Amino acid sequence: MSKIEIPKTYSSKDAESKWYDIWDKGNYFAPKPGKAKESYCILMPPPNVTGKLHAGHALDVTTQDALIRFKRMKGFEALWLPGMDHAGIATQNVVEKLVWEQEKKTRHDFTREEFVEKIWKWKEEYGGIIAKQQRSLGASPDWNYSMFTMDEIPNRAVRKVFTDLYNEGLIYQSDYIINWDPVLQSAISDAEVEHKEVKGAFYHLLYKVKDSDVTLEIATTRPETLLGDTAVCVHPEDERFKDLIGKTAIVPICNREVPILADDYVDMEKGTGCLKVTPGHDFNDFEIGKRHDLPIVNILNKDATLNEHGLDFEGLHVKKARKAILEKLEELGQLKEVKDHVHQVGHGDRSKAVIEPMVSKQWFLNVQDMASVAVDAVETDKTTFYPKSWENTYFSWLREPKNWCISRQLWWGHQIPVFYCGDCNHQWASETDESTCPKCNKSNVTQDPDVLDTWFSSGLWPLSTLGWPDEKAMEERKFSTFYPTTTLVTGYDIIFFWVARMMMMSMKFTNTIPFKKVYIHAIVRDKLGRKMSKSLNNGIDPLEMIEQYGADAFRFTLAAGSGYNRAINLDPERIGGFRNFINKIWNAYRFIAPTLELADKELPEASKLTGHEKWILSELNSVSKVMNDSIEEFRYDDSCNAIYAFVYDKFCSWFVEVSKNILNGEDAAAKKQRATVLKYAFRKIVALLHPFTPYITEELWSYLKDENEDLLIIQDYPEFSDDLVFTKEQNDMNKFIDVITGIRNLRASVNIKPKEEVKVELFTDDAEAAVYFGNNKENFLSLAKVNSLDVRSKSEHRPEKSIMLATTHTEVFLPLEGVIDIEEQVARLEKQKVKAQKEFDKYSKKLTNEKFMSNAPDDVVVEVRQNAKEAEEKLKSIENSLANFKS
RNA sequence: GCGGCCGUAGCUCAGUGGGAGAGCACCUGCCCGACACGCAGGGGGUCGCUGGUUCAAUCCCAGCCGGCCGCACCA
Repeated sequence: MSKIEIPKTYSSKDAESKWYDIWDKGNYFAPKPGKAKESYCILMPPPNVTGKLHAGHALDVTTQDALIRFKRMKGFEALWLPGMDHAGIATQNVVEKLVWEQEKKTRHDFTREEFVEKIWKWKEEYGGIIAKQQRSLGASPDWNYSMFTMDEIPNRAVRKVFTDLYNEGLIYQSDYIINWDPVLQSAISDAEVEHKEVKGAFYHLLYKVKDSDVTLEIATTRPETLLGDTAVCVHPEDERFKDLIGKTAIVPICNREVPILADDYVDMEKGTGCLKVTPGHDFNDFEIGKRHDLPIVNILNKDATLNEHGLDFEGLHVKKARKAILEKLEELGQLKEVKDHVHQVGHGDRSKAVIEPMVSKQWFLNVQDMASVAVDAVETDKTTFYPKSWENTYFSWLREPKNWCISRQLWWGHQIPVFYCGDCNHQWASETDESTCPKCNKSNVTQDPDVLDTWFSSGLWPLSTLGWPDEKAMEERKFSTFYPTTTLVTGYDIIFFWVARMMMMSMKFTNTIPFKKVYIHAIVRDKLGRKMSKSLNNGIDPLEMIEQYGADAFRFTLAAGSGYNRAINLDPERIGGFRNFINKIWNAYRFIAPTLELADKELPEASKLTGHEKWILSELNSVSKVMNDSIEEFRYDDSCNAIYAFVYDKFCSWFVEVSKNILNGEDAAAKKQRATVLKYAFRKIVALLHPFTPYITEELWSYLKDENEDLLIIQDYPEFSDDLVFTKEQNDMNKFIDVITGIRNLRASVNIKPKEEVKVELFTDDAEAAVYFGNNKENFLSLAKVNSLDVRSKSEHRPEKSIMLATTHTEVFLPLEGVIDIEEQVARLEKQKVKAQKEFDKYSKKLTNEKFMSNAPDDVVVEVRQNAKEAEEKLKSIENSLANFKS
């Protein structure tokens, strides 16, 4: 294509579909050993197989992809390992709903095998849409490594781990009080319970005491549970009830006779100081029950309706039963009063149902020792969190761990590999399916029907994705190269669920940390800082954003908002802003495109470079350093700001502008050299940006590269070089920019038309700057429309009838032909003077402060002296000019 | 209740023991042969409040006020 004819605005769509295919089919995402001679591995947090790409995923993809592209370019053997989670509850729900809609059947209308088969079918057909959506963002994981948590290898890992832990006695079965989700009809773990504020009431009930006229007043928020009461409890030192300890209370309605106990747990200040004890449906009561050996009465069915212990209320849902029981108590005169009360009630994080604590036989994993090992790994910095403060969250969970309830009453997931013999009652765990009892040799063998918590297999992810425990698979997937993995990138909401568990499991089974660094990125919120939710309808659809602004702009927006912060408030307008930036790059290319043919492959030696060329190369060198350092520390906000500022302020606004005269000029050698530097710098810019904006950079690279060069995705990432530091040229340029900006400022202040040319006189005692200005007359004309420039020493006379602006090194005078509004100019200068005076006072005050002079470090004193001198220069310039005006 | 975080320009947020910053928004003037998804210029902040440490505090410490998050529990 002819490069001159490229359109004014960049079309993201064409580039996106083109380059993704080329990368993917060309196997560019596969890890290859490179010059860094090191591996680098990021485990992608496996999205749910039911998932659809949302803004949070987009951030996940952006932060990880930027990192892996960076490391790939740095020459690491870089693997980003993708996968998918079977998401037990979520997936089973989706299919159950679908089957109900289509066939009006529930899962119980099928055998377990039939229903699980349906889920697999759904998974093959509709599951994993998200993996396709990740591609539209430019994600570059090695898809050949993709793993599903219910694939063969993870299955084996789960079974091996379970069996080993079972045999070690760390996995045990117990009747214990658990969180029962009546909608899922399954136990869930503590981590899956969300406490929400609910308006309820304190109900004050009256319990009779046997063989006595005394009644006990007991406050409760859950009156219906009285049907499961097996004791009443008071504090041992509570004078009010001391006499009653050891007597018998009568539970209303069911008239159960229960002991009145003393236990330290009771708080005399709370409620009435008297507690009803329901070990079957309350966590604390369960503990009291254990201490006092109380019987447990379970009053609920799996769906949270009352069972036979509900007596007349059997079959009623707890909510209705509460009302009915209160009516009955009222009738019996045993409801004394009702007080409004706001309290926290547990809800299932998936089903949103009210959780009913219930005693049930479940499988638990004893995590006490594993947790302390996991704490140690982070305390000793074997694994480090970025930002470090998240380690507190990690510790807070692991320092007081509760044993993990790992069984779920579902069908979709890893079935618990425990087998029972119906004949001899033997129970054992096995890595393989069993049909014969090893003890009695009979084949009346059944497997435990429950499945494991989804996080059990997720916890093994660092191991199983690299082939563990299958030796052949470990070799194929290069376990020894990539384990331990390098960096885990995820959100703070799953530090407990996932990060901690991977750490525990990996340490347990390999005695090695699973990852060296954990980068915790922010949570994406809407522009007002609210969570994105269906009810607020404030969700931002990544696919829409990509459609509207392009994947690069969307990625750059997310990256620019990612550092050590905990939230990104995403405003589509911001994406629009960065879309403009992408377009700016496109147009910078359009500017240099016609000069590419002139450019040499190599930069000329430094002695031949012009001041402006040295300046831009020096600035480019600095920004390369910032990019390398900031990406390494996950400060993508710094990276994006640095490259944005460089491209806009340095490259486009100044270097391109000062290059126009040369490129349009007659000096062929200068032209060629400038074309070479432009091309060199632009190739670096494109490479520096590639981790964040892969599409446009790959597109532009295709125009910039030599025929024998490969795609940008595997080019070297620009590094800092000592040979490209040009301090003098940077100083010169900064002074030049000061003066040009000063002239533009003066022009604007007296409304000189943009095209009108002016005469300017500069007064400076800075000899270097004077020479530099003198050599740049052409640029003064093109950048500030100065057709006549005189550079003089400050000892010379200033022009009459002119306006003036002072920098720290140079006085800029703009003589005016017409009438000047003297008062206006005096006012303008007075204002400047106040500022300059303030500045000068600040420094001189320090220099006359003895304590400062004796205590401050030398370099600070030197700096303050320099600042004072400059401020004084500037102040003097302004004062002189003012004196002129006034005279 | 325990633990943590935050309070800097209209908005969203960086930042450092020694010169208050960016983006967006706003105001003014410009379609200047890369770009109006643009160019040039500009205004705007008691760095939450009060003390302390220090030669020096937006930054460190304490207290307070305001906002957020996590955990535990509330009979």
